[in-house]
Amino acid sequence: MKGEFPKAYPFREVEKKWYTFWKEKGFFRADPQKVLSGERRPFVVMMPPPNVTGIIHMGHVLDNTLQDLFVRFARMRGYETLWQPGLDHAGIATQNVVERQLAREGKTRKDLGREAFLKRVWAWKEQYGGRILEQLQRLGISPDWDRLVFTMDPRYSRAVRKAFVELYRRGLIYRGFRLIHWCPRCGTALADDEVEREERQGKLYVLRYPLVDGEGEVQVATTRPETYLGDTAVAVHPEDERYRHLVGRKVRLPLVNWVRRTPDGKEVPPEIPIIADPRVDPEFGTGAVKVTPAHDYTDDEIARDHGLPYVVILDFSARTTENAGDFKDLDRFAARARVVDALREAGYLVAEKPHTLQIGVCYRCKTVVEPMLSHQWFVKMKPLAEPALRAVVEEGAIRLIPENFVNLYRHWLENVRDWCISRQIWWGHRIPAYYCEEGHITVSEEPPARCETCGSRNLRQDEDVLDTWFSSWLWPFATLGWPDETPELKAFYPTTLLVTGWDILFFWVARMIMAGYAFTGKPPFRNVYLHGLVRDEKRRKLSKSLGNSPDPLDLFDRFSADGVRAGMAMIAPEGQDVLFSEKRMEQGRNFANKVWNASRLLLTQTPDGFVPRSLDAVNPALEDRWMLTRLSRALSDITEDLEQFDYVHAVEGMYHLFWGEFCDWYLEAIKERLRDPDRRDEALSVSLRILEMLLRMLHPLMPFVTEELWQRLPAGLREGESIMVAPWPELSFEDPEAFEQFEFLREWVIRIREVRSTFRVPRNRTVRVHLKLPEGAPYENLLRETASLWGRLAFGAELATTESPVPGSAVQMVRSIPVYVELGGVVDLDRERARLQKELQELERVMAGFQKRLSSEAFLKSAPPDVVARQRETFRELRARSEILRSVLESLRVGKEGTS
RNA sequence: GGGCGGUUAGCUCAGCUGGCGAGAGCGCCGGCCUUACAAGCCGGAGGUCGGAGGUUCAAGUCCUCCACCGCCCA
Repeated sequence: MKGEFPKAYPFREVEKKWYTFWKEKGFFRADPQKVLSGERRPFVVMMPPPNVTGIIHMGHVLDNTLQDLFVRFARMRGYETLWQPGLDHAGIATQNVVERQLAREGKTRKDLGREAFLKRVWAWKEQYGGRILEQLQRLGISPDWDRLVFTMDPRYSRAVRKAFVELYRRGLIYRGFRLIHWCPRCGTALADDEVEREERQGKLYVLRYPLVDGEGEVQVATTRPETYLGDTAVAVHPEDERYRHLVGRKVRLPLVNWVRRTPDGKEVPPEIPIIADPRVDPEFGTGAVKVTPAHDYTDDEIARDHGLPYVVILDFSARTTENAGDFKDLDRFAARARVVDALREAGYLVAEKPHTLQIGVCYRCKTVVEPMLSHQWFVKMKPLAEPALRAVVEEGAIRLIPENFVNLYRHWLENVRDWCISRQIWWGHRIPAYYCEEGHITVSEEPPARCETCGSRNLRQDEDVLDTWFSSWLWPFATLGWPDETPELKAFYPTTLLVTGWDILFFWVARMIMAGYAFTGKPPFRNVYLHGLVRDEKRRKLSKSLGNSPDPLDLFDRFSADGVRAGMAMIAPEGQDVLFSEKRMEQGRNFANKVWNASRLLLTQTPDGFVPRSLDAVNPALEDRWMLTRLSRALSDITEDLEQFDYVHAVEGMYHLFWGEFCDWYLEAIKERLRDPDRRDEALSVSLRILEMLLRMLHPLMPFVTEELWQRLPAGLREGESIMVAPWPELSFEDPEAFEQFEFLREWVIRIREVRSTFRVPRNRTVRVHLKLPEGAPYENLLRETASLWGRLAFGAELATTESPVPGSAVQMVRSIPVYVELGGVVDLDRERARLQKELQELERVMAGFQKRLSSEAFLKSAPPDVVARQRETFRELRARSEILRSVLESLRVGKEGTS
């Protein structure tokens, strides 16, 4: 054995050493030629590119742990494995960071101008960007770092322009003047799904609109009274009896005595019609609503159907415009207060009461978004959604895991609306559209020399940039070189697996699928694993402001990278949110430590230069055969789980196999042989081989500790330079008889331990165990032959030489076989009798159920034979057991008489 | 209002196409410094599987209704 072997896993030294080693050896690299030549099959995972401004959080830890688990597994199984890393330019977020920096210098981006500002962003990116990548390395992840892609790389940018031009040519991108979501703080348009819903406390105001001709009025309810300045109708439900007679008449907007105009300059009078529309909810407020087409999505729809004019009263800073007349040039919230005051004073405010409303906020900055009419670029989604829908829902070309996300996916795609892709910011891919003085549009990948329509040479590029998602939806193929037919694209596309949180199912996953079919005609990936979000134990989202967001780097320091990985994997239930707790990180650390110490036991016993014998050259003991059978079966289960991306069961299986079986039983069982010079080499040969396979099995979950230990194993056991490129363990070993026998011994031992525990027998005292087996009972020979093994495992028990148990022995049942443990007077006979009596009663209750089933004609007739057979077998055992219990109880009675 | 998902031990969750004497981890209780590990070892106690009906020889598992919780979309 080489080097020191401290009692606790010294992860700090280990982690740095091996990560450097792996990187230097190039183990993370993927070679397309290996795939193209047919030598290896590909396994490809696209890392969701973190934001260039990002710092590591628990979501990344979870996401990358799972990816690395699958990637390392695939690599060990001999796939040419590409894990593609990257960075996202994150338009709004990054621009915000640099703008904040400028603000501290008292400047705005406008002061600098576009070019200087972008220079500044690039400088920021070079200096601080992508720090998250170094942080992620601490986790031990194994992406091909040489292939790192940034979404603003020239090559990637070309792909983005290509995609834009392509869709434009196909008529799937258009420029429109429409109502979109506008974030006044970010100063840009947002896509539908970039708006989050929040519940806020507001007020419901009831306004009075007098009828134009004749007496009377209509009362309308609204949560945004200031927008009445932009009203161009009042709407009621067509079936609403209360208002039917008013439909077609007009009301007059209070106080509005100035001229309001539509965007194209037409005058809109303050006398507005009352219309009937089924979109009005008669239950809401008074049943009559004001219609403000330029500032409300539903009103926009109503306006289109009824041909109503649009009056814009807010500008892009969310301040009131000329159309607001006396109320112009006010912030939207100030305007609300002023309008309410004025209406109240003039007697037009009927009521105001507290009201809870759902409000849309910007997903980046949480500012209340404003519906705004503006010129924007849109992607027609319906034609793109069709193949994406078919691929997942009907054809199964892409598998969503867990599969219940299919419903959500379908629902979204079926109701998808056109995607607004232009953003009024500077950091990002500038829209490749050019305008001449005539207003003709020329769309081109490279700056065109002249206008496509009129030939003008005086062209101006669109000022806006593309939505960041418009670049990231190309991720699976643009990273591989698309639109060029690169070897990478040929070898690694379509990719195998995407692992990400379900919160970006629509933002990203669905759009990648659309893009995949639109641009390559193929699915971008075959499998999508959607994990949950990391929350705290109270199910709250992790956030800096709540202070419930642990720093992963701190966790790595305290619990080791492997510990955090194992901890996260163990608590992440499939598809559900992950409730973070430090306790679980501790559990992960403990597991890594357990692996360390189990190895320590064997390796400190291993002489220098030890050459293990092969399995064929040894005569394996009972416990060896049990463990090998167990290992063989577990490996095939775990392999299957991982193939199905079911890491939950795989990790559970690893934990149980290593700790519950290998450590608790197998290692304990072989200790005696390890101390015996005649049997030590054989025991070591088998146990080290088993350990070696277990380490390989654990490697995808805990790469560092397994590498360190594996490297310490005798050379003859290792294949290759590193465990990470060693083959995934496979074993075909079946010895059902040995397995069954050792399983029986385990139960036997547990029952003796239970007796010892119940009667507080001290550790150093050996108890005597009597065999009094029924005629023809199995296991008698086994129990006699293995007495020293089970005696030791039971912390000191020996087989009694006398035949019949001493009265007053404690009795336990193993299946239908009794264990008599002689305790020499410490047994309280009355208590023991009561306990056995209770057990017998419970047994009889259970037996009654079986009896009923087995005597039912219907059951015997309709149940499958194997089920019937199993029920019979169980019943037989229960009956044998009850008979023995009864006779034991009988003897206890005798015993009592004898002593009294 | 529409849709989706959930409700199994104190907590977090497994339980595939119905056959279970309902499992795991953590927690809890009790006992142990047994030379691999106290980041450990040993033993134990906890559940009318949300409620009510139904289908079936058999229901935690299928169907219907109800209650509560969560999420998404209006």
